[in-house]
Amino acid sequence: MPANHASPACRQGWRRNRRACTMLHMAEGYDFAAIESKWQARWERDGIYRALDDSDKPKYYAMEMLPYPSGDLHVGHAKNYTLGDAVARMQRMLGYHVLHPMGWDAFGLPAENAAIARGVDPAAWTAENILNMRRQIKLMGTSYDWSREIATCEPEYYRWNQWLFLRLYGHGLAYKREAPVNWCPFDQTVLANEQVIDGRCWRCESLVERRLLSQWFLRITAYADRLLDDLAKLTGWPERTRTMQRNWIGRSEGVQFSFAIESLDDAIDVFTTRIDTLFGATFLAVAPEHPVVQSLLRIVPRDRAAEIASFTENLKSKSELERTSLMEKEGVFTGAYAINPLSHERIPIWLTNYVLAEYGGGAVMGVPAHDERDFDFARKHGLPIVQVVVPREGARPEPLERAFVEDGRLVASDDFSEMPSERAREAIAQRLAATGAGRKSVNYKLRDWLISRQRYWGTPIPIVYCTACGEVPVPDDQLPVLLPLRSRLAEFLETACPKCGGPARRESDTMDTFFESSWYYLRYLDPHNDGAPWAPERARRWMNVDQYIGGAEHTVLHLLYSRFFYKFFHDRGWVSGADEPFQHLFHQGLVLRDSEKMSKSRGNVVGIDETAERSGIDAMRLFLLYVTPPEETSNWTDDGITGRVRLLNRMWRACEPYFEGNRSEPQRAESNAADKALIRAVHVVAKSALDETISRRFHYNTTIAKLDELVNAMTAAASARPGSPALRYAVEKLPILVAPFAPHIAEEIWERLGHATSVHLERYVEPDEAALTTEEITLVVQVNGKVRARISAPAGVTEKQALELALDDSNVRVHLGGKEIRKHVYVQDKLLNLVAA
RNA sequence: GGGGAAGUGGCGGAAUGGCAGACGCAGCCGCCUCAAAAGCGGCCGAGGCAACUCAUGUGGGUUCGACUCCCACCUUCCCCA
Repeated sequence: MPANHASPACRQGWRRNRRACTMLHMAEGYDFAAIESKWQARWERDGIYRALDDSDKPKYYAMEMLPYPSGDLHVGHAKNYTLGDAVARMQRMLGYHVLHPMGWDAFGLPAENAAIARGVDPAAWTAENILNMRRQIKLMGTSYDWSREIATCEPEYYRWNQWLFLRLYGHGLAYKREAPVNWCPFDQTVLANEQVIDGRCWRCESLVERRLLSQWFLRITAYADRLLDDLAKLTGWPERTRTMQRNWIGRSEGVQFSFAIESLDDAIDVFTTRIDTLFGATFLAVAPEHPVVQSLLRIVPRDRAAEIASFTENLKSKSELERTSLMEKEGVFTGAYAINPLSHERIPIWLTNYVLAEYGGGAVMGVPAHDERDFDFARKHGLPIVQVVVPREGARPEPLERAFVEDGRLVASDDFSEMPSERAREAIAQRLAATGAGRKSVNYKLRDWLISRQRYWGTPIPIVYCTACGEVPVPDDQLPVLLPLRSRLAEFLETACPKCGGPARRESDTMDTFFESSWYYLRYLDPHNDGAPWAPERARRWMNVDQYIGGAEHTVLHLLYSRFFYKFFHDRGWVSGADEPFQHLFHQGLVLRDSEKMSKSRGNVVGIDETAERSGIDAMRLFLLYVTPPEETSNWTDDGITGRVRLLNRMWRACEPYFEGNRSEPQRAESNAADKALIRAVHVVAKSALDETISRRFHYNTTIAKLDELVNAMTAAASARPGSPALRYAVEKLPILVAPFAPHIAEEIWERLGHATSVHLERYVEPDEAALTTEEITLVVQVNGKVRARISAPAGVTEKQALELALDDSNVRVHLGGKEIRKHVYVQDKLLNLVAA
């Protein structure tokens, strides 16, 4: 009997939630609410997902990006965690000892802003959110090892942030300098370059301003080449992610050389990838922030000086985006001239808005004929355009409509004329090197990572400023530098110098939260270690992360920073093996509703709690895996999940007659074609699940479609051939097959079939090739590429037999119409194409 | 402007050179029921009485055979400038 009104579980459910109970009776299946909470409690009690550090089995480290504790989970999070959980459970059932941890990216601006808005402490607000979200993640039936949980805002964690910062500092990889930086006026803090998207703050989308501030940087550029080169090793990463990182690092090879300044004992360094166009330089474009401007001001006429000052002042707060893309190319002539090191021509020095102080040394040679931006600028300001490269086969230089930016053949370039661009680049570089004016050089778009944040809710940077000793790192034995209550900030900042004991001031900036997320995957390995961030032998045991799953929005932020950190750790010998943290990376797609991103302001958020109540967690998990391939954007629909609820109910009903105490069914031993097909359906599911896991394609949507077919076949068998051994077999295997995807119902069925241990500790069903093969195949017969017959034939039918069968078919004969068969193509056990004319 | 991904029934999708539309949602019909729900069974791209024909964004190409590979274009999304 299916569950009915009288069942105690349901009476309880009715009291608890009228709506859930209504759904339950509509389904007339099983009491998902009771089963789901029962097993979640049982798994926690038994600790079956605990990862042991000394298991003999091969390890598998499965990890999803840790969430920011914003307060509530929605089904978008659920898609990420369901996929990761399915993978972790699959690997566990394939014989690996799985580490599957979870934690909280708990520092950061939203907590601080929310706390200010509510008048509470960020720590309290965050703790409350974590409490709720941990409950929700557990509610999703996930198989995390909670004994390894971390929260980055706890002193036990951020202490090691500080420790790692000091190691970076000790190796010259953390330093403070004054620089023009991205300032978000809304969040009142600076941002790293990677956190500025289209000139806007990545969090609040305010237009970013530029300010000159003294800030802490991490020297990620020291690792630029390795970060670039090792992308080639990351064959388990999506190609687009690797390409994006490659572009972000932006390595370019060229020449660094200098222009002497006329009547001044100074020079201006420039970098160019197109040294072959040197003879076409008609001006020198300098960023107004360039230090040389101060020298120039000494020799330029007074009226120019005023113009220069106002131009510079005007640009001061303009963002990079405005300067390079939005604004017209503006400039002001300084009145000074530079000397081309090879042609010895005088060219005017201009200050421009489109040259950035932070890139390529803050000055570029202006070659209007061969650079689009220089071309625009020269046109606007009436500067000469001199063509020095012509298309290889083309004839003479002509007035240009636009810049000719391709390689070609040099003209008007002294003794370099007639050389092709590639050769000219070599030759000119050599000449410059010989004269001491320049050398070959490599330039990167990647800049050092700015980690200072002028915000409260973050890891204090462990540096003290002493009036006598200057910048002093806090010694290890004084860590952690505890984040004070906000009301105690003033006293916190006043301290004694660790070196001389004199009066000193603490650094007031906190760290970018990407600092802590760059190494958290190592803390999971050893979360309670209070002598080191992690023990190297733990890293040896568990690293690298075998499968990392998370959103694509972190392609150049978190994922690049983590690679940098990991290489640093590797160089210290703190981790062993490959010097990349994440061997395989998968980006899951978004979950939309009504084709829009879910957000509180739109009021279209589908929450975990309401979904669990309405349809059950197993149904939600199945739906999220089934609705789209995981990398695609999926659309949440309330209708769609009903199909999964039905599937679960059908599963339950198909197994119910076999539950202990229900076994009165006559066992009718009989093997027919339908039974064979049923056994085959079991192995089709197993093969699909296995293939999708091993290939890391994770298209479990197709696996679940095959599960539908299996359950349909079981339902049919239950009415047509109750008690058949094939059905009995399918019932035994079904809970194992669905365990990674719908873990609760799998466990409940498993238990009711009489098993005392968890289904999640079983081995997955091994696909049986013999069961998968069919004795009879359908041979598709085509005439000139069009299907004219489908003929049943024994598997393994020979080409000759197939041809005979086809020619025997009346419809095939009609379409041949007596024409001569010129050739035929046979695909074993599948298809025969007859080509006739 | 450059680069990348995608485009298949009313909808989500399946098929990676070999039967287009698996599986599901929605819809329609039937059984069960006093009735409804649930469940079970069936139908479900278009045209045609049918044999068949057309059909995977558009137009070409390669191939015995193309949703799949190549070229051009259109549209959408993403990244970079």
